[in-house]
Amino acid sequence: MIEELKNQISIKLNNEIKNIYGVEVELKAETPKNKENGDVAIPAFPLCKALKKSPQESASLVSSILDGLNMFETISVLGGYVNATYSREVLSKSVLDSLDEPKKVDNPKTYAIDFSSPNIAKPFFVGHLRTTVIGYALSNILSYRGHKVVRINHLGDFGTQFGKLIYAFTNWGNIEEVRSNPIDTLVGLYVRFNQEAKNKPELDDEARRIFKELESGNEEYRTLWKEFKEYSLNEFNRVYKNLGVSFDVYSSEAEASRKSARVISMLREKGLLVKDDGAEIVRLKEPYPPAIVIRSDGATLYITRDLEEIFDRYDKYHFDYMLYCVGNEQKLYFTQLKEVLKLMNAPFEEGVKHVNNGLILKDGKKMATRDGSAVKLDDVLNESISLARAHIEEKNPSLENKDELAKKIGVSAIIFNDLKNYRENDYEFDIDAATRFEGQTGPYIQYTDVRIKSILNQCAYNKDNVDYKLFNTDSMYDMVKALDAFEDVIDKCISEYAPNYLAKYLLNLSTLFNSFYAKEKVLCENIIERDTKLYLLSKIKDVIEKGLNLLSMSIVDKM
RNA sequence: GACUGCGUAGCUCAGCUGGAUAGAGCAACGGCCUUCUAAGCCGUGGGUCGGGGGUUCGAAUCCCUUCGCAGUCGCCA
Repeated sequence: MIEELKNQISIKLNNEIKNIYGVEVELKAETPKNKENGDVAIPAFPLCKALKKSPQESASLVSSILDGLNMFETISVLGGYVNATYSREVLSKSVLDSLDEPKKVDNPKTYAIDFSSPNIAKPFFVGHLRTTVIGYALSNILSYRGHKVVRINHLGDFGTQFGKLIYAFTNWGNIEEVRSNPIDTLVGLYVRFNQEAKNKPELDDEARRIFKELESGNEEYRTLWKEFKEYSLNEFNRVYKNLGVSFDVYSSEAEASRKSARVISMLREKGLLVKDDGAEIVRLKEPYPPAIVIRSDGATLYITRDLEEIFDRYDKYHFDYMLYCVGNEQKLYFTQLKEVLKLMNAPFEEGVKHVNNGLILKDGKKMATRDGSAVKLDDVLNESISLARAHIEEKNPSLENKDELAKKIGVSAIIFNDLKNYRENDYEFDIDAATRFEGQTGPYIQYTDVRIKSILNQCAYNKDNVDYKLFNTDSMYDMVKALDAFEDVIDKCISEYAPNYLAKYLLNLSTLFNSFYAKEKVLCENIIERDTKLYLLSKIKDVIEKGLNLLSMSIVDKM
């Protein structure tokens, strides 16, 4: 609401100045850095040059125009700035009333979101955490705003890696071992292949040959592949259940490969494919390297399958936006993909976005175990859960369902620790810092929610008793303004495809409440005051829980 | 080498579409529980915003340059 008012003020102000002085300026109403300076600040400097007046004089002119708008309780000039405040009583009432109205967009769009998309026959690594939680949070946020969302998990179930795996299995593996401990056994085979291939590069050729046969429909290989895929899916679904993440669609590279003749003939018809060194490539404009679409042995590549897949998705969902939540490493790849789509005149090209994310680091390097292999997400989650369990034991040992609680707190802590960081940047992983119950953590927010609920559960309130004059105090008014900012934060998350703004917002709102809580008694003698505070608290609780839900974090009642 | 991104307090990160004294958490230090969950709150100390130049009334923010780190760069995904 305040955000909207600021826009209105800017427009009115600039129009008035144009009418009165005949000059075009772009004054912008801002939120002052220091809240002592009021609710709205307008730097008047742009006027100085246009009117050849001093900053103070310019600010005075602005303040007199502002005065005519009848929107503010106080207006003052400080240096080249005009500061203004609203009536706290009036604003608080309209903010709190408006919280109940759902804010859906008038023209909903369809967003297809490709996220998580792990490679099968491998464990679910921490590296996949970011795409998974960012993609899922974004899908929730978009859907909250009224957009149509298609959550897609595009399984990496094809490619030369399966040639390697099948080679390793047929030469060194046995099916009983795989069946008794699928993922570890398959990973072991894959690792062994890569080790042996270091000295025998001809193994890589062999793997490519096997993949080519698999793609061409070799029955024996296909049976193996199907079984391996089944094991992986079981594993992944367990992880998704723990994270509270779900999808609308599972798509598959293998499926895309099967249908890829279509997109290849589209490329051919448009004359985009060029023979080069035996392969067929699409040349791209400078400075991008060409995209290899067909290997010299005729097999498809990642981009071939992705191209087929995106046309298929467009046919199925008619998306306005196709978001790929994939790491920074593939930045060049996605610009290549978009360039090819441009050359193909794909009608949906503009809506294709690479929602890139950074790495999870340990001591400045990509997170790995001591022997250099990737860390399993399961191990991280389990450690987080046991740390949470230990905290509970220390702080509140008499609680019931401690194990279940520890799971909710531990997993949410890892999710929050990821989402609070800006999407595109790498971040340093520290499990102790993430699971701490103090500071900028998931548990801090959950704890705040629990504290609020423990008050609300003690006493019902009557909304008719609410006295909006009581929102005059700084702490009460600050919370109202924070509540007002929620929908703006959601919009920012959408415009930047970045859920960290919501995560930071929840921290801020929690701190405001905790600060208030330490100073003032809620369940006081005066019923008007008590019910007013309880009403505000119930709104804060609603917003915190709304936020936790959007981020796929758990809500707990006691902790 | 080329392209992209990053470099802000001891540590982890915000701020970057230019605006008032550069913010938060952790760590350090000092306070606050006969009162609604102290897992909290309040306060103190701590910064050449990597270096240099430029644009501007005004630069952490924009431009140039330089150093450091990371990622990527035709038959992997």
